[in-house]
Amino acid sequence: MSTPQKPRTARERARIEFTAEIKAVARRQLAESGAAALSLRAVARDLGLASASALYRYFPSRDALLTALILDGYTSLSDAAEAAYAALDVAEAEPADVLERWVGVCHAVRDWALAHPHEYALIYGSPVPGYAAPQDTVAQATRLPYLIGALFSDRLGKDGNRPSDTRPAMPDDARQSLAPLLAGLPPDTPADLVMSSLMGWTYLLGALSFELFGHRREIIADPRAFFDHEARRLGAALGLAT
Amino acid sequence: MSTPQKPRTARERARIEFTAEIKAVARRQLAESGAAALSLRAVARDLGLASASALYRYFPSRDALLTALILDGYTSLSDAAEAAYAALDVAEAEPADVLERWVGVCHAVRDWALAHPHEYALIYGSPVPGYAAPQDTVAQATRLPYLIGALFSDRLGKDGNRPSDTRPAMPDDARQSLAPLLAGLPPDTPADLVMSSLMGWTYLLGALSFELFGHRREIIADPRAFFDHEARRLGAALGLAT
DNA sequence: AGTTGTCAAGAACGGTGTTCTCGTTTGCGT
DNA sequence: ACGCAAACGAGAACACCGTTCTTGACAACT
Repeated sequence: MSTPQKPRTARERARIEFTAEIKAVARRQLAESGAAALSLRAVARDLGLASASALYRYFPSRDALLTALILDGYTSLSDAAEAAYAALDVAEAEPADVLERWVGVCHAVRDWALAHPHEYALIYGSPVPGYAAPQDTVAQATRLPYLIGALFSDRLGKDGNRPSDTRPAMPDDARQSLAPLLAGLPPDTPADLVMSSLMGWTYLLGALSFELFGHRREIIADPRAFFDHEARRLGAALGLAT
Repeated sequence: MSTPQKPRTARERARIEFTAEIKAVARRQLAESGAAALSLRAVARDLGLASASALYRYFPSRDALLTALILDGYTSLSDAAEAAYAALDVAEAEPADVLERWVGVCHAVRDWALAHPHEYALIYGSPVPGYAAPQDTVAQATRLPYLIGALFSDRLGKDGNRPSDTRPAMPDDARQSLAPLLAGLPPDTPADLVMSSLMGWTYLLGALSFELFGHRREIIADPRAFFDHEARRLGAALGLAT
């Protein structure tokens, strides 16, 4: 779908190769100085080009280059999360393992974010322009929340729709607010499960934004230990408890 | 402390007045076009100045102006949250009201964020430079988490340190990671309470960042209804339940 | 082999933050 | 009341930036 056919001509081949090279250099500059400092002229300089205008043959604008980096970032992050999910296969084990699996996925996402802080900021930080999210990015951006949804339904599958313990009942307007999402899911998906997944997703990235953007400095001494505990406690509070 | 003495000379008075005027114009431009588009030259133009260099008499750099806006943003947000907290005084009512108070504060923070989206992005979005958080901002930035901590200890005061229901025990490393924070609190403050407060704070701003930065578009139809329910359910999960 | 399209280069335009210099204005101390 | 020093706004200048357009060279397909 992304490649209509194999690159037959040498020109096409060189083109997609050079496009990847541009992105690689841009990603390196992004990692060093952040998105605000990424300049097409500097990218062209690092590539050995004498002129920045040459880059416009490959990306129609600077924002388009950033969008490509965002897309790659989503892909890279989702790959890491899915790899952790797969590595922690729970098979037929007891439900406590689902909580461990959740914590493991959380740590995988956190590790990726710590390894690529500027890329994380590009994805989950403030949108730079008037926010232009092309349809291409949606598919990659939704992989993580869908993975979390699958994880939560793992737990649910073990002992059925466990009754809501102390959680308040879901009012109609809240249930209807999920309509666009429920329309794309199996018709018997309980709204409570979707709610739990979305809340886990929300908390996970809220915690990472806080840590990466410095809102926990001077407050928390050992960020990893704190994160491990908050992930575990949140998972338990959302119904993944033993 | 911030004002050493009353502005005796007319020059001083004009100076602080003009400084406020600069911030007002900058805040207006920020609200219209976002932080990236805020330019000193445009601010000078709107102020009737013929030269942007005149602004350097009042702010040493563009980042310093942005920092001043960040500080004001923290103050404005904290004021709104504290006003909502005070308006929902629970007096000696039953614990269910504490949950309502929590939901009310959450809505106040959300309303502020929706009314000042670019200011919110400036505060809780990706830090622009290499992140320079002067000590002045810390005092304002911590007002909201402290308020949430007070709210959670309201609940705790009613029926004492309620036993941890299904929440996992707090391991030593997690408890020690809170040391910098516990050092500034009453010595009998339970670590579980601090943990709950921090998690509520984290979730609240995680949810707002998602909503404001567009990560919930095409997923949630009625953001306010969803937010109300998630706030209520999170409060219950964190121990504010009836 | 000739034509067509792709390519890098370079100049140019309007914009930015920042620095420096230059008269002017203002307030304070004498 | 006067003079000096500090603060002020204006303006030019520097080094960048994204983007557009034109020009000339090279490669590929017919």
